[in-house]
Amino acid sequence: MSSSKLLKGSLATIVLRLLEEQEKMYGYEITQKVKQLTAGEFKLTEGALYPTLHKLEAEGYLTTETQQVDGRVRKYYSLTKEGNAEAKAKVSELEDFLVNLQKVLNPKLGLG
Amino acid sequence: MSSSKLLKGSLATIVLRLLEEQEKMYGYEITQKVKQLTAGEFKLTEGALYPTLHKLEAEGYLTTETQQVDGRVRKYYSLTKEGNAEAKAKVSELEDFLVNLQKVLNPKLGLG
DNA sequence: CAAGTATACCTAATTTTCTTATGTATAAGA
DNA sequence: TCTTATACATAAGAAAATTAGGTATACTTG
Repeated sequence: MSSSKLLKGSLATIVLRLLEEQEKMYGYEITQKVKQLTAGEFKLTEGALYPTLHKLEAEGYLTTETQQVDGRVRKYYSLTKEGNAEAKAKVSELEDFLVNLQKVLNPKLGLG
Repeated sequence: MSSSKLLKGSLATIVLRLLEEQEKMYGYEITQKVKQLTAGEFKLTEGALYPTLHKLEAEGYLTTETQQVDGRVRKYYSLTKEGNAEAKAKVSELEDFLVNLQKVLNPKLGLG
C-alpha cells in the first residue's frame, strides 16, 4: 500500500475485512473501495494487492469466480468458511495491536 | 517487534516517541519500557531494535553517550534537534495512518 | 560454587512484505 | 487518435522485520 509505506502487514487484514462487509469483490474494486473510504489517502498498489489475493487464495481463505463484464475480465473473490474465521481473527489481532500501539504512543492515557 | 509481526514500519516512530517522553534511554531500557507499557504484549527484538537505533543515529536524529554502570556498558540515546522534529512528524504521520486504517476496518463509523 | 537468569550490547542470514517497473488487453472520452 | 480508466498479472529490488547467533558482566539460587 502506498501513501506512507506504514503498516506493512495489514494489507491481508484489510482485504479480509472488506470481504466480510461485501460478499464478492474484485481486485480493482478493492483498490477503489479503499481509496474511497480513506478519501484518497490510501492507494493500494497492484504489485502488493494481487500477490496478497493470490496468497490468501492459496491458503484457502478466498475462492474466485471469473466474470466477463463489458468485454473485460473480472476476478471476483469471496471468503471461504476458513476465510471468514481468519478475517475475524486477523481483525481482532490488528485491533489489539492498535490498542497497544496507542499505549506506547500515548503513555499518559494508559497509565492515568 | 515480536508478538504478532504486525506494523512493520512503526518501530522507529515508537523509539522517537519514547525519547520525546524521556530525555535519555538505552536500548535495553527501551525494550523494557515497551514491554511494561503494553503489559508484556509487545516484545521488541534486539535484532530489530539495535539496527533501528543505529540507523536513526546515522540519520542524525539521535546522539549517543556511553556510560559504565555496575560494570556494564550502557549506550544512552537522546533526540537531536532534528530528531525532535522527526519525532513529531513521524508520530503525526502514524496517527493519520491509524485514523485511515480505522475507516477501512470500520466503514460504518466513517460514513454514518 | 556452579548454573541459570537478567542485564547489555552487537551482527548476519533469511524471510516477509512492500515499491517500482513493466507487460497485456479492452473501453470510454477528448 | 491519444489519453485515461478499467482490469488483470509478474519480476526485480528495497525495507524492515525474525531468527539465530555471539560477547560480556552481575545477580540469584540450589
